[in-house]
Amino acid sequence: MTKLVKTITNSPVPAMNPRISDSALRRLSHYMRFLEAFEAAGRGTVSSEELADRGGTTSAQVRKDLSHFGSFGKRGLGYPVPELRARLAAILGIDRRWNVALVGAGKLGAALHAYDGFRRRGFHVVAVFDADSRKIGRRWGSLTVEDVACLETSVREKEVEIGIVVTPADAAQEVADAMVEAGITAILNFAPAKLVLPENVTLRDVNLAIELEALCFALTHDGWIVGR
Amino acid sequence: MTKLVKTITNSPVPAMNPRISDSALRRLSHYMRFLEAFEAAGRGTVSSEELADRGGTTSAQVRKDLSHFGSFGKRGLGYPVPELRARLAAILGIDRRWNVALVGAGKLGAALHAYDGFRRRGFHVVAVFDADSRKIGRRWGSLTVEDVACLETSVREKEVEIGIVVTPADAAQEVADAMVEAGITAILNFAPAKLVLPENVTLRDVNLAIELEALCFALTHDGWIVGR
DNA sequence: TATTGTGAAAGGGTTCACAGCG
DNA sequence: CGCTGTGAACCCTTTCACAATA
Repeated sequence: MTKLVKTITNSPVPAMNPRISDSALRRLSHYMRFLEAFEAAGRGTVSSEELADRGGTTSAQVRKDLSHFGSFGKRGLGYPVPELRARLAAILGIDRRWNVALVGAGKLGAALHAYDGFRRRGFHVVAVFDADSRKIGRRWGSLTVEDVACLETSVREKEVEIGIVVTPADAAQEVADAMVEAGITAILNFAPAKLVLPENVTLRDVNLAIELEALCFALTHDGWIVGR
Repeated sequence: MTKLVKTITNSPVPAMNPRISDSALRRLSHYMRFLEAFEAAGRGTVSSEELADRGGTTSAQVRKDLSHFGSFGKRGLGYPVPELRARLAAILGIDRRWNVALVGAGKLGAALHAYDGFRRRGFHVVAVFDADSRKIGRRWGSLTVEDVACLETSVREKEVEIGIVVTPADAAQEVADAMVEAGITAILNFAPAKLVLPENVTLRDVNLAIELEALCFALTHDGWIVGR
């Protein structure tokens, strides 16, 4: 989950470079946000320096990151804000709607479902599943909590492309397997479990305990500082 | 938030090595979990190979990671499970209780508050704050939602060391400032905002939109595969 | 013999510095 | 002149390979 290696060449983005690091990808998301702010502020142009200042990187880093996908700036001038924002949106793949399914109708699932930031970025939760018969049938806004046993049918019907696992750790693997079976190839996993998935499925983990433990490490080792 | 650089040498852990990468730190958390499983299974000893298999790394990586903090194994035998688990817990700083404050009594805050995995690892949510007068005074289990204006007093009184920001983006910076004012030096931020904090404060961000965008990138660039 | 601990080599991400161009 | 785009240098992380040793 650290690098991306090019294998075929039919993607919508020209992609001169075959690789991009996970950290570069994260930075692109940040630039995206900064560009939205600049655009809202009516700025027509930004320099790599300005983009860098906002995100705690360097201008060289910004230029390198962008250069993986083409050259969008004008020398002596900087980058045209609306154009670059649009190009970045296309590169990240957020210039369209994505259907998302949540599995696990617990508190965390509810929080994600209610989170407005998702919808605003084109992520639509179109299905919620659970294994608990007391939760199945409940209304979640315009959705009804479905039986996880119906996952495959429903996911195919609703054209879900992204799955979010918000179950307890012990259910996570079988839920992920069902997602894969239903044709989902991108999974965001909040369960503290190491999922084993086919090569063609992209997985990202969000592990809250690990983040807290990293904070503890820093607190415990007071003589160590967290470097940039 | 990528490296740790040693500056003083009075930490409880000997720490022969002055640096450890963020990725190594994450792996240590994973080893911790595997060791707990091995211990529960009654295993007296594990090899770096076995630890690596579970976590998708290599045995050399495991040995290197551990070697930053000392040498815990026996050549030809492997690592003693209970001892290594205890040592790792001490290294990560999770061999004690940590008091945590949540700011933002919304759905995500509620989910984190209810999350059992935290308490099980020694993280105790001892205070919840919000700015919304309709939420202030509500009972959350044994806690009462407090006015964020009282944050400093309450945080000092309850000896909170870790703060979790679960507010909307526009409130995040001032909440973080208040936390720092109250003496908190470790912050976990869920708000999609770039926080600016003093050097001595450790910050970690969990940005759900960025994780989803990375999935989109992978889905959009179908010819690219996510490498290890 | 099996497996650790670790220098040395390899790999790859970041920074530097400057040529190229508006 | 100002700022981008980029090859080269640098630096850090991972991998390799083997000496050390229970």
